Amino acid sequence: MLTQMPKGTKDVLPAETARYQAMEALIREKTRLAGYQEIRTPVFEHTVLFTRSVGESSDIVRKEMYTFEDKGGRSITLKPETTAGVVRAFLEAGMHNQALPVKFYYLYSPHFRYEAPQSGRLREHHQFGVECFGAPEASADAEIIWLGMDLLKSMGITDVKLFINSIGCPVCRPAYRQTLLDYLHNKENLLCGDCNDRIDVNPLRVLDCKVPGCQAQLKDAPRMIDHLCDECKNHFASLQSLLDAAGLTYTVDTGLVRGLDYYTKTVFEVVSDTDRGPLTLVGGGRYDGLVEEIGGPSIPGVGFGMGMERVLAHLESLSEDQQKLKPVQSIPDLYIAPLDRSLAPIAFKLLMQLRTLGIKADMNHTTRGLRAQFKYADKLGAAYVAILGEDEVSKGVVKLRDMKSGEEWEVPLADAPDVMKNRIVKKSKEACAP
RNA sequence: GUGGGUAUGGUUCAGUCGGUUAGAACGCCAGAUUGUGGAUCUGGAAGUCGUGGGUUCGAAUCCCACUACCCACCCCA
Repeated sequence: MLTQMPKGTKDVLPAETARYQAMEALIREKTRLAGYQEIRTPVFEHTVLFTRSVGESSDIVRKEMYTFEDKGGRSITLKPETTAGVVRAFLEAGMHNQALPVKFYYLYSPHFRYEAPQSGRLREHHQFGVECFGAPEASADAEIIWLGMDLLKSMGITDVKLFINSIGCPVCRPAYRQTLLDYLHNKENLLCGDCNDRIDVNPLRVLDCKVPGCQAQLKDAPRMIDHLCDECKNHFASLQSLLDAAGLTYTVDTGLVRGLDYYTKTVFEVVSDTDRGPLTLVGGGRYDGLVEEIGGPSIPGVGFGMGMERVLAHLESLSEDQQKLKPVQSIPDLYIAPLDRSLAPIAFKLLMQLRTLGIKADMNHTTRGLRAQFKYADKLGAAYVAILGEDEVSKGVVKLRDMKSGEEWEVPLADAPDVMKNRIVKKSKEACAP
């Protein structure tokens, strides 16, 4: 091998793509019901889009972006998240002048972050996500949270916890930030080095520190939740009553702060408890200032991202009967086995006729003998094998074998496509019957 | 970025104290069955032992460096 796949990347092999396709089909159906439309944005954007939106103080911008200069001297960054690109596209297409709210989803959007890979963490990962623009009310927040939870539930993932918090808005956060700063500066010498580095850059993140000593010191730290302005307070209360109405159980985690700087008011995470510890499957929140930050009018937004690799990995850890997402198997209905290569044109013509009729068929493409062709057809799981030898051709027939029952019969070559189609359609109906 | 672990046919792994031609299982190919799959049996192909250097008469084995992957911290999806 010349090289291997780059660190932190994953090949998705056929067994796995079938699972992705099943998940994607479910996502498309659920988002359709909720009125979200698909949007696709470029894999790379101008770097400034991310430094402005995700934020200079975030870990993503500070140390994780794949940034390079292109041949035209532009600073380009492979997208570390998709929301900023969607906002940019939304504005660039002038969609903010259309009737709002407008709702988007993106599927299998690649994200690049230069991190140290480990279980559940890659340098290239893919997210499904939704964004809703122009909906200030908490019902929009509740809608996407329900959508995320419903999707997981529909796949069979129920052993997850929903955490919510409100991190305020430009009205109330500055005052709170000052209160927190005063508190933290008093504790400076009792906190770890990381915390001290973070105090002035992003004090909210200090509250998230996992060092036990810091946690003890931060027990009595002022919490945003107690310093919300009336609007934010009402919004958060409204969100909770909506989640209650939808029958969702959740935990208010006053320490929950997200890694992107653009969030306002609602933030939330859906976390799975793996045997290796907690892992966030879905994360999101409200970003009422982001559209304006990117140069548009003041339009509120709310959205989330779901880590597709993580969700599938979690699904895989569940028992077979817990998993509701069933990948579609790729099994041919019929395999054509010509005995001799000279019969290939007849076999090929039949194959093309069958496919035109919508039958999933395949034929021998090797110099193998009949016996080996049967072995191969069996490995593919073919329901029928069509045998084409000198005997059959001289009689103008093809011999069909039902691989399950072993039954064999001869069908005139001219009628073969229709006969096979009828038989396969009938059989699949029987399989569906109760 | 820091710390720990690992690296041997396609896959999962064995390989003793450094010693002759590096093994097994599964998978793959073929034959037994000259035109018929699953089971069984027989045979075959497939390895620069992660890469580069060093020690040695001799290295998969010992030493050094590098790379990759896994795990943890940090952070996140």
